[in-house]
Amino acid sequence: MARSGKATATRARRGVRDAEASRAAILQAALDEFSSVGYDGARVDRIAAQAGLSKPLLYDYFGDKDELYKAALREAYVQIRAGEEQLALEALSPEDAVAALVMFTMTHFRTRPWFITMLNTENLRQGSSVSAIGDRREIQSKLLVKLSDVLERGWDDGVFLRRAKPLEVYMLIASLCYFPVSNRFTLTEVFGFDTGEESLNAHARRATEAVVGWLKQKGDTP
Amino acid sequence: MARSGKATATRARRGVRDAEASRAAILQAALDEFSSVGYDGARVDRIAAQAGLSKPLLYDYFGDKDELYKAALREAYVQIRAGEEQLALEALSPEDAVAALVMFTMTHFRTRPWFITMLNTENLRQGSSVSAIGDRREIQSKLLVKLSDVLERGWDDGVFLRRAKPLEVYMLIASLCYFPVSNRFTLTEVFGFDTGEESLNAHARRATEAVVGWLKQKGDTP
Amino acid sequence: MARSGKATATRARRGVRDAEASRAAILQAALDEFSSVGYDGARVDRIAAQAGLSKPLLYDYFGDKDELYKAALREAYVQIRAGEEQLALEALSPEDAVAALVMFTMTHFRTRPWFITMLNTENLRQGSSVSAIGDRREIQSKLLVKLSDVLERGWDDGVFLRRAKPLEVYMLIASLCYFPVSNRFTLTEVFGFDTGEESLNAHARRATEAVVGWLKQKGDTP
Amino acid sequence: MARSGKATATRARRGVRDAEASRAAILQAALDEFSSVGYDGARVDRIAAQAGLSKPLLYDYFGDKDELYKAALREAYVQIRAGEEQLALEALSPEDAVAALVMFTMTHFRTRPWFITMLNTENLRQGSSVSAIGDRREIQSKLLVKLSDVLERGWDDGVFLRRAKPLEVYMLIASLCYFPVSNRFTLTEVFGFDTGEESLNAHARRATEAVVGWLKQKGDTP
DNA sequence: GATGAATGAGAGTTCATTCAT
DNA sequence: CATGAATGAACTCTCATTCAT
Repeated sequence: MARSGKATATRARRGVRDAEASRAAILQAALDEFSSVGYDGARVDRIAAQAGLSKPLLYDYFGDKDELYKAALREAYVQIRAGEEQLALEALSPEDAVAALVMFTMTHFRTRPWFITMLNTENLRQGSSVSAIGDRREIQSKLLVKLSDVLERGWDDGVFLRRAKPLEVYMLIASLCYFPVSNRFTLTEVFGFDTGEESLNAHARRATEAVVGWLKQKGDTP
Repeated sequence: MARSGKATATRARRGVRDAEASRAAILQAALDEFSSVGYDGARVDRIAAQAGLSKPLLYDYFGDKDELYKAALREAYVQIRAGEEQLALEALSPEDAVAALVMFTMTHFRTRPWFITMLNTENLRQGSSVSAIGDRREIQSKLLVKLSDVLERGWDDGVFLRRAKPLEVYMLIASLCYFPVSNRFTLTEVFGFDTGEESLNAHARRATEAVVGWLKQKGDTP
Repeated sequence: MARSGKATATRARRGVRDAEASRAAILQAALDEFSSVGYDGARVDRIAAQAGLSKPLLYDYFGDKDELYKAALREAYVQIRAGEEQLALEALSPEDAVAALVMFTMTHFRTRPWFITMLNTENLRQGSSVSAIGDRREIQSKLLVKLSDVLERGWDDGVFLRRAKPLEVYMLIASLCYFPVSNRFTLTEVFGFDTGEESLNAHARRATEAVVGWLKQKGDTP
Repeated sequence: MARSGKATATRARRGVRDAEASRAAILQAALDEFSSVGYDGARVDRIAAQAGLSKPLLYDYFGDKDELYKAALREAYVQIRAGEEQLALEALSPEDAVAALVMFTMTHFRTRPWFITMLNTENLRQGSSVSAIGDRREIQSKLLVKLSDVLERGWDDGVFLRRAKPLEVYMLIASLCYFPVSNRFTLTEVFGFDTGEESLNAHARRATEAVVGWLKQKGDTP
């Protein structure tokens, strides 16, 4: 929804009859729609309208709702991974790098909640579409690579006493940042948990303390 | 289908409790359906068939799909909270109690994934139904109370040096247990993360280490 | 179209909520529609409207357009075969019996042109539906049996000198009666052939002469 | 697809006849399509693709689907009539000539079943398009003229004792050859009638016997 | 208390046709 | 001469909901 203005504006500027632009407009509109209301709640009509194009064109480009959804899911990963490239950790100390990573992840999730809703939607569908994305291993988080380097440096420096695998650490960080964003509505209602920026950042700080503390504990993964 | 036989049999011993049993059968079927395929993916026909009852009856009891969903959502909380009562922490040391709590939460989520899908569904709907549940504060986690006591004991014993609020700690624990269950399909496909019992328990152990470690750190929440 | 009045009237008399009658009304409307405009030209909306019922009910009873078409095709055979039972040949001499059979067939086709359009439609579809009718061998022409008896008597009486197989003779008769009815529009336009009742009956008389004459020729089928 | 290569190649040698060739390619593709699946089953997209040309061009040349169908129908007659010119009967005796005519007609229909499906399609449409073909009397069967001559010779020779009109005889022959080809799918399924070449030729021989026999009968058409 | 019969409104998808180059 | 891009209208089919008993 928030995104629609931009997409429409883009198309208006470019003018019609540009296949590439039309495809992109549909894809963005689809991502908006699927992430807003899930697969079954999504309406092809709305996607077409949002893109400022007709339904037949949409079907021409993407085949059917399912294929469009698959393309939108892939696009969600692509956009998220593109954002992750912005993060630079090399100049930071291992401890600061982990802290930056956690905070970045939280901000990333908080400002792009559509990514989380897409994941939830796809998991409700039992991953049936993600498994059909050909290059799904390439959409892995780029943070894993950066994290790997940070852990290495921390171990070499002697500041991290735990020999942890990057994926294990990433799972801790992602878990901690995912939950309060994914469940922001129910948490607010049931626990009165504040899901505003400040509150989420405070949670992220606690998460950082826990993760960094854990890395400093002596211990190995068997 | 499997359920319908039982439900019909139950109703067969006609008596005072007929209506009660029918209502319960519908509610359980609704919970199954909504948690399996989400709100928009759910089919009233399937729920009625699964309950072994007719659709008009369902509408008689619950009004419409939205109300039925609301009842199912409440039922999800009720059943989860009922399960949480089983956990006894009094006899354990504060450290062991936190460990037990984490493991319990993980197991709870892992063996009742429908609860997580219900939460995801409701958050996709922006919490519109949970906010309409009258007694929503009563469905708060009972673990919060138990946790509160554990933290108190840990502080008093001097084993926990951090004066943390129960909700903060609960958020850490829930976050750590929620993510790998909620995202089990995409994690498997994208990261090759194993979401079997052993792997989830290993993740829970790391979570425990991080949380307990964090509680032992000196620090206060401002 | 011609039939619709009756069907609607029937339903009106019987009143609604009679599953059997509703099914029959839909089936008759479907037969009318498919035979009027072919499979691809047929509209489910029109069938439902013609039957005085809603589309969902139609789908409830018959599944989809294809299944409905299959049922209508079967119904076409059933109705035609029912009409064929009216014909009594036992009291006639073999020669007169053949003449009666030809004239009956011509009249049958002429007054029920929907049967021919259904056959043409099904052959355009390469018989894909008739092959799926379970009891398709039972819908064979009842005339074949009657004809078999007539041929036997003619042979025994020494009036038919040819030992012809019933199916061979039936093929000749059906061929001769089918063509001018099936092609009545193009024949009129291209050859100026009159396809009125008198003209068709005259053609049938010529057909009778040819078939009877053939049966009287000495000859055997190898 | 198979055709497109050739068509494209043809059009490649750019010159005066380009338009002519394109038109012909479309027309042939249309004839293939309409005769395969009927008017309503036909797809303009498929016709254009089959012709190896774009849809706008098709619309440029033929106006709309209806006009294209009309042109294809006319083309069907033209092609069939062209084939009929191959038949030479002058050197044969009247009896042999009739036999040859029957066999030729059967073979013609058997090897060009698209003609029959076009006729069936047009009759389903109640001849609405054939009546709009301007020169529809010119597309009359050329066999009628040949037949007329044969009958004359047979009468003069005293071998045919019946004074039959050419159209009457033609109707008998066409009827007998049309039916088993037109209904080959349903006949196979319902009667187990073999519609292979041998079987059809045997039917044609019986037809010949019947027609020749009829012509030899004394009798006049009133 | 319970249900078989029925439907209005809307879903995804297709198709003949036109626009703009 | 030719076409890639685009669409209004219509199609088959579905779904939450109600009627009549």
